[in-house]
Amino acid sequence: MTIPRILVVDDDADMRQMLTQFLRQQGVIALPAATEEEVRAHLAQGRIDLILLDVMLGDENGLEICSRLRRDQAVPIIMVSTLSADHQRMSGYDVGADDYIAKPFNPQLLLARIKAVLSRTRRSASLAHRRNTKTFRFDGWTYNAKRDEVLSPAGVHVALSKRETALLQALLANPHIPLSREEIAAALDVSGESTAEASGRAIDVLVGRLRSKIEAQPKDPRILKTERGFGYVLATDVTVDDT
Amino acid sequence: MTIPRILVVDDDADMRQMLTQFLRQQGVIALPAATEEEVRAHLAQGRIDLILLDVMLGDENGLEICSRLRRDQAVPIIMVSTLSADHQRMSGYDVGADDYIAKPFNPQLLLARIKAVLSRTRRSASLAHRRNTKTFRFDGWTYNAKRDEVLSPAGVHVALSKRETALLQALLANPHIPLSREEIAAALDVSGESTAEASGRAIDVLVGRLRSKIEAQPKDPRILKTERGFGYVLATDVTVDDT
DNA sequence: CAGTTTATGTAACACCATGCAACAAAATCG
DNA sequence: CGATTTTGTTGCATGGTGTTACATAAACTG
Repeated sequence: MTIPRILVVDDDADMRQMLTQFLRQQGVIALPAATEEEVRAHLAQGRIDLILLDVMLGDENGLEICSRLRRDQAVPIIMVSTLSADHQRMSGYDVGADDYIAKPFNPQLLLARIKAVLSRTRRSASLAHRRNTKTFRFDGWTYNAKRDEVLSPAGVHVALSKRETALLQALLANPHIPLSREEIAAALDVSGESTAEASGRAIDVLVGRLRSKIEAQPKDPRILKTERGFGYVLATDVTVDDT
Repeated sequence: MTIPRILVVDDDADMRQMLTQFLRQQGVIALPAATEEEVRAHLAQGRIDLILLDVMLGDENGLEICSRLRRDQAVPIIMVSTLSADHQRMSGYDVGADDYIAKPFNPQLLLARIKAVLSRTRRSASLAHRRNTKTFRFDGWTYNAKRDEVLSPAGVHVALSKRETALLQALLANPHIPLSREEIAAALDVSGESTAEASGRAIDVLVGRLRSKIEAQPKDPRILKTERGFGYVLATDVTVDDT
C-alpha cells in the first residue's frame, strides 16, 4: 500500500497549516487547499486518496462543495465541523460525506477515522459511491434514503428508529465488508464525541434490535451476520438505484 | 438556501427589540443579545452570519468589544452608532467592523448594508428573495404566501393559525435542513425578547398541531419529521413559483 | 473431551425526549 | 364586555436508547 495522499481543504490558513502539519507528522502526504478550484486542480492532476473538508467555508458552502465534489468524483470525504448543530444537518441532509468529525477533535480520533475510511473505501474500491443515491435493495428489502423508508420483501412498511436507520445505512454502504464496532460507532456518532462507546454494549443491542425488525429469524440471521471478535457484516448483495 | 442568522447586540432593551422585530419581519433570523457574554455564548453555540453591534454599550465600549470579537471570530460585524462623531472615531481607529451605520437610520438602508456585507462574505444572502415568492409546493400540498392559503393534495382549503403558518414558512425556506427548536422559535417570534423559549414545549405542541392538519398520519409523519435531540425537519422537496 | 473463558444475544430496566390531551391564559372578534 | 379562537403550559403516556445482568454460544485449554 502506498502512502495515502490527503487533501486538506480549509479557507482558514492557520487551521489548514495545523492540519497538514499534523498529518505529515503522522506519515501521510498532506496537501493544503483553500478553495474549491484548488481542490479540483489537485483532483484533476494528482492521485488524491481522501479529502478533509471543513464545513465552515462560509455557512453552507462546505456542504455544497461536498455534494458537488461527490457528484463528480469518487474520492472519499471526511467533513470537519466546529458546531455540533452542523452534524445534525449533515446526518439529516445527505451530502455524501463518508464521515464527520467535530472540532476541536482528538488527533488520534481523526487518524482513526481517516484510517477507517481509507481501508473501507480501498477494500470496496470499485464500488460506486453514494452521491445522490436514493434506493437500496438487498435480499428483497428496499431502503429509500430520501424518504427514509424501509419496505419488507412483502411490501410492508417497517418503521426503524433513527439509530437503526443509521446502522442500516452504514451497512448498506459497505456490503460484504465487516465493520468493527468502532467503525459502526463512528458512523453512528453524529455528536462527535465518540468516546462514549468505550464501556457499553450499545452496538450489540442496536444490532439485535435491527435484526428483530429485518430478519425473518433473528436467531439465525441471514442478512446481518456477526463477525465474532470483530463486529458485524451485511452478508447480502446490495443494488443501488439513482432514480 | 438558509435564512441568515443575525445577532443584535444592544444593551438598551427597546432598541434591541425594535431591531430584532424589524429584521424578523424582513425574513431573517434575529437573535437578541445584551452583553458580550451573551454574544460569545451564541457564537460558540449557533451559527451566526452577522453581528449588528451598537457602539454605545454602557459600561463596556462597543469599539473594544468589536475588536475583541474580531480577534477571535470571522463573523462580519456592522456597527451601529448614534453619534456622527463616532463615525470619525471608527474610521480613524480600525476596529475591524465590516460596515457602519448611523442612528436613526433608514430601515431599507440597513437592509441594503446587511445584504451587501453578507454577500461580500459569501454567505447566503436571500433577503429580497422572500418578497416575490408566492407559491410553494411540497408533497402535493400548495402554500400561497400572498393569499396565505394552504391547499391539500385534494385541493381542499385548510385553515392554519398564524403560528402554524409561520412554522410552515420557516420549514419551507429550509427543506431537508433540520431546524433546532431555538431556530424555529427565533423564526416565529416576531414579538422580540422571548428567546427564553428554552423552558417550554411550545414548539413541540405547535409542531403537533401543524402535523394534525397537514399529515395524513400524524403518528407517522412523512413531511414534518422529528430530529431527535435537536429539532424538526421538512423532509420533502419544495418547489417555488414566483409568478 | 469436559471445564473454563470469552464473546454475543437479549430481556429487563432506567432515563430522557417527544407526542398529546387537557387545561389555562391570551388574543381576537363581535 | 362576552364568546370564540389561538397559543402556551402541564402532566402523563409512549417510545427510543444505553446499561446491566444473565443466558447461551463459541473458542480455548489442558
